[in-house]
Amino acid sequence: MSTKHQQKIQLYDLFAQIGKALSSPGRLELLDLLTQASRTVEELAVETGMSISNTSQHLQRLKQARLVETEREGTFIRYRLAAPAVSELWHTLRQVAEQQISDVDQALDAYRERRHEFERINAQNLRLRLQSRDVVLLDARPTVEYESGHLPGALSAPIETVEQLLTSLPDDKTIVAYCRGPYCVLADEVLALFAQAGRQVARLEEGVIEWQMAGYEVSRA
Amino acid sequence: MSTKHQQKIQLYDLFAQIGKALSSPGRLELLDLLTQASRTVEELAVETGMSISNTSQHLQRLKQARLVETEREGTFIRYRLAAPAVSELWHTLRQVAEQQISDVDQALDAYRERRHEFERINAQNLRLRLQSRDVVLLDARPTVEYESGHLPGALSAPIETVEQLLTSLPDDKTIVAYCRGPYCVLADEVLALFAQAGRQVARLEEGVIEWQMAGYEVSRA
DNA sequence: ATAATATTCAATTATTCTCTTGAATATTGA
DNA sequence: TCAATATTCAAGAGAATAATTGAATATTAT
Repeated sequence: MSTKHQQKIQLYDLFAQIGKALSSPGRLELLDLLTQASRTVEELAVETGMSISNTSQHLQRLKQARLVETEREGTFIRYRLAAPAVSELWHTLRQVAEQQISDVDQALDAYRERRHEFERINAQNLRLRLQSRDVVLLDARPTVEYESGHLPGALSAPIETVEQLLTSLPDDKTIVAYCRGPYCVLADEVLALFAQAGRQVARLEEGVIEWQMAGYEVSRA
Repeated sequence: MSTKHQQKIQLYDLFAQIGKALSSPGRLELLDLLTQASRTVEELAVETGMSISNTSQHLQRLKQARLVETEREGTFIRYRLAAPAVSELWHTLRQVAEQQISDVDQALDAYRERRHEFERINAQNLRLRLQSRDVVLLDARPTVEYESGHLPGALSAPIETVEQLLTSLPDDKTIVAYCRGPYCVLADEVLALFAQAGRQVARLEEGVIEWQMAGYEVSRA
């Protein structure tokens, strides 16, 4: 009978492996980046500000939990999410945090200081206005992420390219920007520049993953 | 600029709080029990085999992460899930584990030795056969869990009551049993007794939570 | 008030985790 | 083959965690 209990613990232990993988802020940041696009260890280290060695160790932890997988690419090793279910899990975890922990809302206000500054537009509304060519949709994420999948009709517009876009985009249309989702500042930063130039702007809070999970299509480069 | 990075880490740290709460097998077992029904500290300690003190500490950890909440009931304190989203999170985590970690399947075979012994019936099929009064549906969980919510038409049938049910239930109908879900042995144990008595049996792998998440209704005592 | 009891708190130990540093490994390109 | 480079491994210090034990707290019933 004790063995039955042991087996039960073994089962819960396996589930806890996934939990452990999700229990460090560093690893979650890595997971979040990988949700947007696959990357090498060095790229991830640079983007997160962690040391290479530390990044590698966290990635191996994620790999051990089968949340990510690797592929060799010359002298580089590229990490990617092991399955779409993983980004769903990450999304569900964030939803629970947002719903249950009120500090999340405050932390988000601190991090995204322009969070309440811009008009919001929802996915459904955006689709309508895209069809009537009423808006210009911008993807504020780094180019690699845009290339790995973006909303249909979106232009790649990382912050470095905005100066140029200010002159090339029609000034009679509303500029709508999105990035990695509600916990990402990139779109806010892009919109701030357009707003400063007197353009009509709006933010889509959803990212590509949320868009996809809602059943809409995604374009690839 | 460093402060911006700090704020980002703070945000991820909050998400990691949830991950940490999900990172211990003991806590997951508690969470799983609470998914079925609210309970007092002592009840949870008895069911998990953990010491009262240890149980209390784990519960407080879950409470801190806002996954559970408490209510005083005389000298007892009753713990319950803080929101339905929590059981969805737990369900999603298990799904990822099952999908990604092959050891889960093996551990499950070891824990549920009769897993492949009984015919399976899915939720859709069950609904049809219930309507035509073709089957008897049994809830193999402890009474408290049955009372806290069960499938419409199910009879409460924890293992202690099976001997009596063997004589009182019609022997021309298939006995279908379910319990907490695919990671629970209770239904197997009940079905084994009915099968031994020569009855036609089948198992529904889904538990009340899965049934509910599929959009079906749930009865309360 | 006081005794009884459910739960939590505090202190302790053994274990696990995180991050750093520096060396080891494996692939590419000369 | 050899140097260059991306990544991993190994070891160690400091922090966090889990389980145990016994005391403290808070509510109920006498």
